[in-house]
Amino acid sequence: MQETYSISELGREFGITTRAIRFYEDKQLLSPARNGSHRVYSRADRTRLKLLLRGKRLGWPLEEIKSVLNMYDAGHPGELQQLEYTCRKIEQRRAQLQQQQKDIDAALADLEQIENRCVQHLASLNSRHGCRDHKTATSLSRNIT
Amino acid sequence: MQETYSISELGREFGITTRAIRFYEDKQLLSPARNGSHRVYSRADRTRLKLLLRGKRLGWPLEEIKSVLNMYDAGHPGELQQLEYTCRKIEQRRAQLQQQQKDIDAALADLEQIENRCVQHLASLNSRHGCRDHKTATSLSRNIT
DNA sequence: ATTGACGTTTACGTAAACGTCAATATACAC
DNA sequence: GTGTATATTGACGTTTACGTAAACGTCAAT
Repeated sequence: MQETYSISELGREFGITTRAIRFYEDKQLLSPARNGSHRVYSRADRTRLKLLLRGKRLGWPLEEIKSVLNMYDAGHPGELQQLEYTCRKIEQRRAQLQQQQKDIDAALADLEQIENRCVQHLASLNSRHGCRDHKTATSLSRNIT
Repeated sequence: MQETYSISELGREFGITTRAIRFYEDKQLLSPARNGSHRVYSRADRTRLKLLLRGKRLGWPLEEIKSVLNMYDAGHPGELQQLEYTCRKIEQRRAQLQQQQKDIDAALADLEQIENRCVQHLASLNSRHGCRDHKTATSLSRNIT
């Protein structure tokens, strides 16, 4: 495993453009070292990017992601007030994540129903292949509220 | 439970503006009935909105949500091709949801670690309250890759 | 008859998150 | 040296998802 990475290496690895990576830096989500003017990314930088993209997959705005990333660095804030603030933020985020879990569970359950309907339809279309008649299972699905 | 709803009722219930609801209609995610020029939302409309907002909490763009909502109506497409298309879409969405599940699990695990660090810090600051000295637990956390 | 709550359409504005050039510099390969 | 690949900054454009304001209709209550 490498010690450092170039911007395009990271772009390739994570399937994003270099423009995006620079954009994240502009928004203070990353701050790679420099070799002259060239950006040099450490493993910690890579990790930050990885976490960032996870946040994105969860649909969080960059500002939110930024505050979460800063939690990861909050090992030494010195300020008691800051620590308590971080704790509160953590609780908020946990609540949000749990809501998302529920949403996903519900969505997966719904998907299963829809898929069943589809498969049934396909089956019924296949069994009498060519016969054009279908007023079959049109009205399942009414259990989604 | 009501049979129909006004736009502001739905806005209030779900904590969104009427502007947003009209916007969704503009984007063809909703199509309420009309009483003259006034919009009248059925229970099915309410359900669509509810599903829509769930999609939003999961971070999906409206276009994606639209295609998912249309899956819910795909009970009678008649076209075999359309059904198979829908099945493929369902598989894609399932994969995406499962990825999100993983992301959430990981995020929750990370949060727990961070919280532990915070709590430890707070504890150590409390035990010797007033004593200004802290080079304690600054370097946990290095297990997140 | 007027006020107020609620609704409508139309139009313009805006913040977020990049994409898309363009112009320029650096490095390595041949 | 001359490409070719990779890098930089800067400026402008684009899409998404609404917000905001204007200007007006409708209905019930005072």
